[in-house]
Amino acid sequence: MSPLSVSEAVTETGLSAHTLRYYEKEMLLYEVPRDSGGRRYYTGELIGAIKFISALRATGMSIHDIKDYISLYRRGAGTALQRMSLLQSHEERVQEQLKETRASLNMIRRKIALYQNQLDSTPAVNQPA
Amino acid sequence: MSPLSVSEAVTETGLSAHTLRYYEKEMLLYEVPRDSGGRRYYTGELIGAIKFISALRATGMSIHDIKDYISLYRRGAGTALQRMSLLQSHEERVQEQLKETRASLNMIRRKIALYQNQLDSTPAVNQPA
DNA sequence: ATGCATGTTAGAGTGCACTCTAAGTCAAGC
DNA sequence: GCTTGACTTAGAGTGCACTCTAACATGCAT
Repeated sequence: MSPLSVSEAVTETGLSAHTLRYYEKEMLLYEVPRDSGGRRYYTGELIGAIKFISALRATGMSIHDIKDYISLYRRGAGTALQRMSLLQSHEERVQEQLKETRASLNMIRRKIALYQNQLDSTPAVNQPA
Repeated sequence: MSPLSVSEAVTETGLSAHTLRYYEKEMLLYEVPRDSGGRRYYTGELIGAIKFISALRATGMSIHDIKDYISLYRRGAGTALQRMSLLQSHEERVQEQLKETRASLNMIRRKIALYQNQLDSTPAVNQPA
């Protein structure tokens, strides 16, 4: 994959240019290269990192915690075990969160079912006899 | 269930007293009764409403949208169909969101698996020969 | 009767994750 | 050569959902 311009990266990742710059400023992305005009471009590696960061965000990891994970990365291969265990803890939290969401969803579905019963037994006003 | 004091309602619902007051101010709860000293108490019906509201919040519905749903409630039985369809739209959004979360979780799991392979093939430093 | 936990109020403050603004630069197309 | 549109910067602003503050009141245990 050839490097992507900002607008291509926006399309590819689903994030806004604003958000990409914000992530860079917050040290989630580093060494984003620039062209001769000083404009950013995103290598395949960076795009992969952005997508992974998006997955962490989509599962509720805070920017702060992602920053911690990324700075372990920067400190080199010796931190692999720590990074893995960060991800494992996060994975457990996400599973827990999925469980809660499913329970709440069931409650909502029960409510919908109540409405359906109620509407079945209450014919519409002005229904022809 | 006899009516609950604020602190009992806190225990029962998992929300803070602050949040209960905030919900009341925002019209998510209405006609919360008071004792002779002017203190709130929560009937079984109210507790049920709070738990349902928590389920909506836990699945990402905004306070604003919950407010809309509740005000339909206040307008009486004629709004049942509208309330049901609000819940149905929300249910679809939650399902979509669950799908995305699961996809992100898979990405994270693949990353964890990469770490596991890497650590298997890279013996610890200073391991006895 | 005193101390303290728990309650009350209106309104200000917090933290998060963006999101936008203003003022400017630059390369490509007409 | 001039317009257009995408880009740049630092920093301010936004929206959400709480969360806390300050100042005060009340009821129960010692």
